[in-house]
Amino acid sequence: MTTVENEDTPTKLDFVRSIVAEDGKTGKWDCRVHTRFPPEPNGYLHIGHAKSICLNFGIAEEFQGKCNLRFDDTNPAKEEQEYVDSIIEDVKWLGWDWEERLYFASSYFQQMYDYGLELIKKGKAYVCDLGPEETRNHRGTLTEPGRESPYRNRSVEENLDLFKAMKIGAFADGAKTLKAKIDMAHPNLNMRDPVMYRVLHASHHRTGDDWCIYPLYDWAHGLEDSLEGITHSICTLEFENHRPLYDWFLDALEVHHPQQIEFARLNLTYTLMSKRQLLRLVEKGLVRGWDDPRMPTISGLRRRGYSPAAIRNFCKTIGVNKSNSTVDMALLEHCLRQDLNKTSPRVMAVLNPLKIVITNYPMSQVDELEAINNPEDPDAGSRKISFSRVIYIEREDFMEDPPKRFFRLAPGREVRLRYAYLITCTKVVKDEDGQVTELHCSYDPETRGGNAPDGRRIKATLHWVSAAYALDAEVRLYDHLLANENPGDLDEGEDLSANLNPDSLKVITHCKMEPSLGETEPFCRYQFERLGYFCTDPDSTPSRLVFNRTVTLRDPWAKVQKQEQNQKQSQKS
RNA sequence: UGGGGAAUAGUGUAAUGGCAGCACGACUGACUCUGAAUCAUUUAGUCGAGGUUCGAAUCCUCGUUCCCCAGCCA
Repeated sequence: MTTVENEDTPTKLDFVRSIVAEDGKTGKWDCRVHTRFPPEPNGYLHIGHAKSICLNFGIAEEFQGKCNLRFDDTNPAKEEQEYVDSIIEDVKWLGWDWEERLYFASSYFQQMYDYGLELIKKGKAYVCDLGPEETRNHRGTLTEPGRESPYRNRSVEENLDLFKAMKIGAFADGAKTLKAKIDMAHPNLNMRDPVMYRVLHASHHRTGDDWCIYPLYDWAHGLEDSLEGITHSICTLEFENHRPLYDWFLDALEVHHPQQIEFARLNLTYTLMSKRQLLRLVEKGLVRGWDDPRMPTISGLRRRGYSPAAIRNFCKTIGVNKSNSTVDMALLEHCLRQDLNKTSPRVMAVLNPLKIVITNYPMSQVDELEAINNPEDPDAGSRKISFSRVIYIEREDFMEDPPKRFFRLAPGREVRLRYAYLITCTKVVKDEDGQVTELHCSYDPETRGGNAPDGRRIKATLHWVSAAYALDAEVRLYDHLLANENPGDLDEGEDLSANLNPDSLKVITHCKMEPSLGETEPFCRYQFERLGYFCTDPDSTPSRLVFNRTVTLRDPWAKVQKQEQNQKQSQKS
């Protein structure tokens, strides 16, 4: 088994790391490892990019190599500075460092142009006058060979003159292209005289109007890698068909030639992972923006309350290979809870309040009780919480007529209030419609702190907030954005909005928070005890608190209820 | 119907001719001042058919299924 010593545990190597390790042994690249993460700034990064980021930066780190952050900004029609800024922020937030190596493909435009001249001089490229449609017609089909362009055999001088004229803007958009002279009968369509440059009079977000020709991916990408001295150029599976062309260009120019390696992109259940689709969600206003907490974008996950550690651990856990697969969202959530459980301070918050009057508790008395901040982390310490005569508990924690598996509060039943007292429900108060409006309970003064001196067993512990000290807050509950577990199954033309989960966002107001939350700041993460992990939204202000539910706690009771509901439904039908 | 890839429990991923393992999920139980966490238990897999071999997920042959490619997008 191939392994690398990583801290104290040996880790199995995926197929990419195996190649890198093998190259290290044979000295193929003088024991250098240099990767790059090359996003196009035409959208926000998502969890699928995180897989690529962790692969590229992770390999560099593990093999004492380097990883560049490089923007592949060769198409001014789609790219914007806003995207550049967000990408930089997101990669940084994930915890990776490219040191001084922040690069842009657009900085290489002159060198690429010079290489273009060189290829023409070698007789391996030509200027073609065929328009887009004619080019397509000449390409042939999957089963039939293409036809050579009538401009294919122009002289080197003529090609040089025309290419230079293209550069200075002598032609209209689409009028001419520079093509590689390869093989119009090649079974791989990418090798049938691919276009290297198009005429495009567009303003670029970095180079402005300096250029009116722009290089295409196949031509540009290998050059970018070569110029930066990349050793392993890692990309996704759909570029496998392009590798012969990647190799052809670099061989033709006889320059540094990295190895392209392809891996399968990430798919997640209930998740759309194409930038095009995500852009549609944003543009149609079906979400609040790229950072909507329901979006699989890095900025969306951050706002939702994900931690970088959770995402990185997820990327490590899913592995890397060449087969298409769809990872269960439950695995992402598992990695999330695993990290949040260790790191999140506990607080008490009541989302759907039910008022309780402790009838035998003195009117003006206040108890200062001690609550542990994080049982998983002794260093997190403790805090004081105030108990008084009127408190709120979760409405779902009381049932007037409880089923047998429900062991929370019910008439005549005794439960524990977390860190406080044992209380017994003595009276249910209702309005005219029969709705429960409040409960009367008695407390046992001997149980201060939550312990019964006689050692009697209490099955349920409830979270609560003291009414006199409670803070009001808005809480946003999220569910899958998509109704369909495999949204990839959608047809291209299918209406996106028809596949959205109508219950993906529920906003609750007038939730009751313990007072320590008054000092919260955006992006602070908490566990609301017994409910889940929550994160302060950037919309939150001291006078108007707003929290996002990141993910619920695992909840067997909710599962039982769901099963019973389903059983009732299937009995009906 | 051309070319390039990929198939291992429900899901993801190891095993590179030598005991099919791990994680998630699901199930059952223990514990519990969070119905969380933790611990224990169970469930369940090599795409198919041949062949080589003492021995095949792995090698060979023939199939099957799925993904990618006909942008002057990346």
